Amino acid sequence: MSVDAETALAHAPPGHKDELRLWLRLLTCTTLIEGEIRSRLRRDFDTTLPRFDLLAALDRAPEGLSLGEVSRRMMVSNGNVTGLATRLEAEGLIERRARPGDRRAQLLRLTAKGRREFARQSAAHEGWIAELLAGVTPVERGALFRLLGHTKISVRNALPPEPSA
Amino acid sequence: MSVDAETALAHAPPGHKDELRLWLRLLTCTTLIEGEIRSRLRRDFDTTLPRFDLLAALDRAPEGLSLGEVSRRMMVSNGNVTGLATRLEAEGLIERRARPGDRRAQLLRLTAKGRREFARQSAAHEGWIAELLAGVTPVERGALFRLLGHTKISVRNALPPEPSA
DNA sequence: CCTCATTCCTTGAAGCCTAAACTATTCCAG
DNA sequence: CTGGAATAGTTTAGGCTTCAAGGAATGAGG
Repeated sequence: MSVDAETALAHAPPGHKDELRLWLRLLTCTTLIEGEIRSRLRRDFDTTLPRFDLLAALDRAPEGLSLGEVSRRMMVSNGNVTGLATRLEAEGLIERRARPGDRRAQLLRLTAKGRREFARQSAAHEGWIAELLAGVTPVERGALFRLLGHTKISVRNALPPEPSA
Repeated sequence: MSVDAETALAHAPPGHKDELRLWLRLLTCTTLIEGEIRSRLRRDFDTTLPRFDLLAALDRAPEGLSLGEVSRRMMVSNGNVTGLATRLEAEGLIERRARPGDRRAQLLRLTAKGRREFARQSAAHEGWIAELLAGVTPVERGALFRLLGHTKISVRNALPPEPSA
């Protein structure tokens, strides 16, 4: 196809290598932190990140959430939430409750045990994150937070629009 | 100092809320981008991100990589790589080759078909990332890259030391 | 009333992922 | 040489995840 190796190299990437390197670094940071959090959740609480995330979502919504709402907040598929909720219900951490006036929907709520358990996990989790980010100064954290805000907007704008929201 | 709402807010959590918010935003950005990339890889190439990542690792190592090396570079378990390699080998994109002098190890290499296929996917992938990050200015990208470098170091320092490296 | 689109959830198939147990091979110290 | 530690990969059980197909209930028009 191409004339020689140099030509191929020169025109293949129109200069998008910077964005790629940024993305790879972003991914590495997230993967490192996430992996450590998963590992500690397993070690200290014998649980998983998705379970923790689901409990966290319910903890922020004392009135309860439908499976669909949980699915949107966690950014995972609805079928995924079904299985997750089934396991957490079996462990007695959450409960399914029919929503009055709509027999399709159900509300998920933390049980008392679930609230207790999440409080323990949540406190540890917060400490872990602080520990992992301890080497980043408050000023840097502020700058990162702001820049990641821009990044989020950039990505959202490039994404296909959601059905409703 | 004093006993008012401000004080209460200030001491209840030892001040780790900032780190937590930063982490959640970092996670959101990564999840958004990653989800879109997964979706496009499926739509345009009928493949997945782990497959793409494995091909990328092999593309950067023309001499081939052992399963263990791939496992370390992708930061996934070794058992995971076994299955991934099996599927990619079945599709004819990579090949297993015995390593001379060590009957335990094998080298994974891209086949000609694998190289062709990865080149197509890689070009598209690079464009997607550039598209998603188009709303972040070059200056901001530079700052982000640097700050994420600090973050990576901070996390690595807080992590349990690896066996070897 | 119907009917049809929509919403909420579940199921099933397939793939990704980990930890832990296991096999085979290599390396090393005695 | 030989026994045991270390290394390379595989396997297994269980959980996470998606997509696609489908069942049940709701709601809006005719």
